[in-house]
Formats: sequence, structure tokens, C-alpha cells
Amino acid sequence: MIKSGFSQDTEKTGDVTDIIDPLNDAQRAAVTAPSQAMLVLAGAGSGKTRVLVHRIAWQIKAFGVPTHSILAVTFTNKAAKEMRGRIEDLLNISAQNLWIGTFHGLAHRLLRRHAKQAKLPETFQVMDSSDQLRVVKRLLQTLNLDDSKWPPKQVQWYINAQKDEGIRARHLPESGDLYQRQMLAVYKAYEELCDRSGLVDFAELLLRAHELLRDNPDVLEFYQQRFQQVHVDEFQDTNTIQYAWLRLLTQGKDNIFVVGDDDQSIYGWRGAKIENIYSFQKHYPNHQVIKLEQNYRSTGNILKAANNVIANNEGRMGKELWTDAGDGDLISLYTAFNEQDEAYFVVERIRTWVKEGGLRNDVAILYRSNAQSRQFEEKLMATGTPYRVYGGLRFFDRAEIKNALAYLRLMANRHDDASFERVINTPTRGIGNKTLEDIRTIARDQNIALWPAAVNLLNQGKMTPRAGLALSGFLHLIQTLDEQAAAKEELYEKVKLVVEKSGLLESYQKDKVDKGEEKVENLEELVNAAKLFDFEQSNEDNLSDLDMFLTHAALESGDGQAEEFEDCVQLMTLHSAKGLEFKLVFLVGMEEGLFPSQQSVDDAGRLEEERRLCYVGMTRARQLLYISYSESRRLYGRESYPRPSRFLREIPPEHLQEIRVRAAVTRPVSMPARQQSITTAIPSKYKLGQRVNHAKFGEGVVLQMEGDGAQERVQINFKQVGVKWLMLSFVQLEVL
DNA sequence: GGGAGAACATACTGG
DNA sequence: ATGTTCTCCC
Repeated sequence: MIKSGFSQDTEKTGDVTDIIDPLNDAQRAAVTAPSQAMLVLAGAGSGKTRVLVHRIAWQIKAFGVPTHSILAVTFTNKAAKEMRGRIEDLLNISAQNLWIGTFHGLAHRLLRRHAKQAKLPETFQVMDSSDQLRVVKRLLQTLNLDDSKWPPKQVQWYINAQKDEGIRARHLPESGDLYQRQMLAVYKAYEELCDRSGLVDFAELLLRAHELLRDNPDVLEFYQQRFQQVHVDEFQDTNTIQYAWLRLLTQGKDNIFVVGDDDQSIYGWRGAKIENIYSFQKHYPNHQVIKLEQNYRSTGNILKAANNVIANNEGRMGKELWTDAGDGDLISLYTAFNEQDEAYFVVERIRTWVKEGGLRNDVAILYRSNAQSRQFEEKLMATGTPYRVYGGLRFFDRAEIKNALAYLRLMANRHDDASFERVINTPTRGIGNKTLEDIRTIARDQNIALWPAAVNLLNQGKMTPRAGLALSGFLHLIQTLDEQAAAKEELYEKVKLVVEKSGLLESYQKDKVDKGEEKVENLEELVNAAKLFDFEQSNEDNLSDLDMFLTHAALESGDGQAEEFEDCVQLMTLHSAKGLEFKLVFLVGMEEGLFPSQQSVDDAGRLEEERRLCYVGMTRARQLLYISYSESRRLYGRESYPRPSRFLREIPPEHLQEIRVRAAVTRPVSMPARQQSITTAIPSKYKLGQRVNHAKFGEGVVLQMEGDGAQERVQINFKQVGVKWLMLSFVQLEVL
């Protein structure tokens, strides 16, 4: 028997062959290691999740560790869900009692359970970042700060950055330059406002959960004893406060099992510290390190190319992925004329893939930023190819949904100023700026929340009859909704009540211009979501259905589109692709300024993070990887002619094949072809300014030309149909 | 006080 | 290019 530090509640150790047999040596060593600090350095596709899942299953089955004694932390809800599912499948049990969740989700759970010790009102509500931004904007106005000099986004970023490091306003020095003093003042005011309103932002969840454990020895001890093993996924992406939280929980027992890959750390911009991996080795001197380097996902070509790219980073812990699968196909590189052409190419390839029997679910289009998805969506839609966009505007982020939720929140907590501001005049009910300003003044002067301030204003009796009536109407509406909702048994009935009686539904039904119909549908979908909402997950916390639902909305903003079961192409950012894999991957927009992004090119550290992102993207592909960039791109309303991404040059040519038929076949990737073609003489029968006639478009004037041979194109300004690019090999033009 | 259109700012990633 | 705030007029 392998010696273990687990306490054994039971002698019945089950059959563990299912758990052990499918593993390779390194994986098995990690899974069966004794309970001590463990650092598993797992390269992309090396079976990271598998190790975690089997490790947890191993403890349950081999040692009878009760499920409620196991904690597993992930970064995304998707990862948490998947892990839970896989454990259930492997053990054929219900893993309901397992504490598996995101840092934010688990922190929230702790805070709900121990609201009092965390110095929070029982009714506290979670704000997402757009809520937070609104609050900051409001605050800057109150403090009379010019928001061109103090951009709200920057203030928000400052506050979150402090919290990520565990720094409260009171920890910051009063002295300092104007910028620091001002930021400190805002931070202080922000803390006060949140405390008064019972609002908690994302960073606050983590910070406060840490403080809860740190300052309440009884609470800390309870959880230290409860959790026999703490598992952490994507450890390289933990920030300072998350790591501090983990250390508190595992203090003295060193029962921490972390899995990570320094080459896949891509969240530095929200406070993640790769250094935590190095610190781990110092803080847990008796730790064991296991490296997983065998890749089971990608072909040799993809893997070698990715290895070469990431090798350009400095200070890596050193890992070289290998595979015993064959080399597979070369990576394909496509150079597009413009973003339209790029999208066209990608979609055509996908259609071919599907025609040849491939599944759309196995295909992903990965891009650096969400804004890039549109081109692809349009082309996919035009060809009737089902697709699904991850990220972007998600269900619970939609304005109409947030409005409805704000009603529910205000009903649950009258002191929620953010929600109060949101719905007081939504839909419009005759409460204008004047009234709102008066309420804010009272709130500020008496240091109370907006709701009681509104009550006070009304009681003063100084309002005009019309305004007074509107305000009391609103207060009564909330009061009545609250009472009626309390009488309803089911959650969805409460949601339905609010949607229908708040006036939201009615106002959207009337709205014909601004996608009112879609908003009505979304509100109906919200009621539906409430009906389907699964309460089991957090049943052991004595939360009301409504609180759970609201939390769910804040913490998991939901997917943008439904129809998960349909076979469809996946579109997402590189960030959200982490942890996933696809047979066919398109890595698009590989251009300087886009990827790596403009903001990162001057900073060595950020550039390395971009490179890791590129590494993450490439290693998503199992069989086929297509990389594309465009020679011209319309971005933010301006045409630009970007150079190919530097990362392309880091891929050894022997793993690449160029798809586009070009005049200069061996043109090095680093040479911007576009600039050449505009400056060189054009060997063509058309000249700039030449008047031509087209069978369909009529008469026009040649504006620009580029490419040669089969790739030659001209831009023509037609009298009737405007400016168009035409491929000369496809059209017949008559010279006039 | 409400609504429409102009002027204006802002453009990366996410729990 | 797009979303948000501002301004004007009823």
C-alpha cells in the first residue's frame, strides 16, 4: 500500500484500477502521491485536468476521504463544471458535496456563510465590473472630479489593482503626489459607499474572504480541519490575494496540490503572479515537483512550432512537450487581402471540413479580441453555418436583464445604491435629474443610502406635486413588488412578477426602434432561466433561491447564445480558449498591433504574456492548425496596413506551408508585401484614373491596384454602386 | 421631463 | 465603427 497522509474514515477501499490504469507514469505518480505539498507542472495537453480529477477520485475511493473534505479551485465556471462532471463519471457518484468552484464563487460562499464575521450585511450583493464602473463614475461626479482628468476606467483599475494585492485604502500612505492622494481619496470614498450599500465587487470577494479567514481564527480552523486536501487548477494564474488565501487554508498541513504551467500564464493584467509558482517552492519546502511533458493532444508539427515560439521567452521553468503521435500535417498560413477575405477563407475551409464529414463542434476560430468576431459571424451567417460565440456580451450582461435584476436586488436590499440608481427611472416614470440630485444630496449629507434619502426627501414635503407623486409611486412600486414576490413560492414566479409589473416588459414592447422585440424575448428567457435554475449546487448554504439566482447572474454571466446541443463552430478569444481543445483551429488576425496587441509591444513583460497567449492558442489544435493574417484591416473605423505578427517568424519554416498562391512564393513572412505592391510600378493594362466599364456595375474609375497574376485586384469607384475591389481574374472590364 | 439626434469619447483580454 | 453623453425642443 502506498503510504499516505490522508486520514482514513473507512477501511473499505474500493477498486482503483479505473483510476490508476489510464494514466502514464508521471500522471500516476502525481495522482498517488502522499498528502503533502505538490506542484505539478503540466504542459498544454499533458492531462492536467485528468490528473486533478483522478487525484480527487483516488482520495475518495482509495482512502475513503469524504467528498465534503475536498476542495478544488478553478478559474472558470466552465472548468469547475467539467471537473465535477468528470469526477461523477469516473466514480459514478454524485459529487454534490465536493467544494469545486472558482475562487470568486467559493469566496462568495464563505462570505454568505459568515457574513457577520466578514462585517457584511446579510443582504450584500455582488457587483460585476460594469456595475462597478457605474459606481465609480457616479462617485467621481460626487467628488467633483473631472473625468477627463480622472478616467473612471483608470480609477476602477487602480482600485482593483490595490485589492488584488490585498491593500485597503487605510494601508496606503496619506502623503504622495497629487495622483496618489487623489486615487486614495476616491478609493476611500468607494469603500465607504460599498460598505453603506452592501455592495461587493469581484476583487472584494477575494480580499474579504481572505480577511475573514485571517481575522477569525475559529472560522479558519474550521475550514482547515474540514479540507483534507486543497486542489488548485491553473495555479500560474493566481494573484497575490488568492495565493494568500490558499496558504491560510493549508497552513501547517501543507495539504495543497497545485497544477499549473508557467507557459500558460495569461492573466497578468488582472493581477496574476507567475511568481507564485516560485514562492510556492519556498513556502512549502517539503513539496514535490512532478512535470508532465508528454502531450496527448497535438501533432508533432503543431507541438514543435509551439515549442519554438515559447522558447523565445526568458525565465521559464523549462519544459519541452513531446508526443509519440506522428508529425501530422504542416501548419497552414494564409495571407488575406483584408479582414473580409480572411473571414471568407476561414469559413470556406470550415465548409470543406464539414463536407468531408467533420463536425463543426471540432472547429474553433480563435482571436485576440472580441471585436474580431463580427467578420466571421457575418460570413458564417451568410453561409448558414451554425456557430456559437463565447464571451462578448453575455446573457446576464444585457441591459434589459440587468434592469430586471436590479429590481430584484433592490427588493432584496433597499440599500443597494447601484440598483437604485439603475431602476429609479427605468422605465421612465417622470423622475428626473432634479429629484435624483436632491436625493443624492440628502444621502451624502446624512451619510445614508439613496433609498432612505428618497424617503426623507418625500417626508420633507417640499417637492412639487408632480415630482413627489412620481417618487412615491416608485417607492411604493418596489414595496408592493417585494410584498407580492414574498407571497410567491417559486423563484420564476417572482422573476416573472418583476418583469411584468415593473413596467419593463411594457416599455420594451412599445419600443419598436431599439430592438425592443429582442429585449422582450430576453426578459422572457430570464423567467425561463429562473425556472431552470439549478439550486442543488449551493444547497448547503442557507441562501434564498433569489439570492442564489442573483449571485449566479453576477458570478456567471452566462453564455451569449443558447443551443448548446447543436453542432456548431466555436468562436472565442484566446483567453477563453485556455483549457479547451479542437481538431481544427483557426488562429486569426496574426498581425502586429493586434496580436501582439499595440499596448503590449513596448513592454517586455507584457510581450512575453502575449507570446504565452500565442502558445496557448497554437496548442489548442489537435490535428490541423490554420494561422492567418491580413494585409489590410479596417479597425476602429480606420484602414490600417499591419505587418505580420512577430510570432509568425518564430515558427520554424519547416512546420509551415503558405496557402495563398503568390507571385513571390518564397516571400519571407517578415516582409510586408502590401507596402511593396503599392509603390512598385503596376504591370497592367489598367492605369490609375482609367475609366472602365463593367457588365453589371456600369461605368467607373480605377482608384487603386495591387497584386499580380492571378492575384491582381483593382479598386474601382463605380458611378452607380460605389467603390469596389475586383479580382481581375474573375471579371471582364472594358477600357473606355 | 422625455425623446431624438448630434457631439463626443473610446477602442484587449474576464470572474 | 460603436456606444454613450449632451443638447435641444416639444
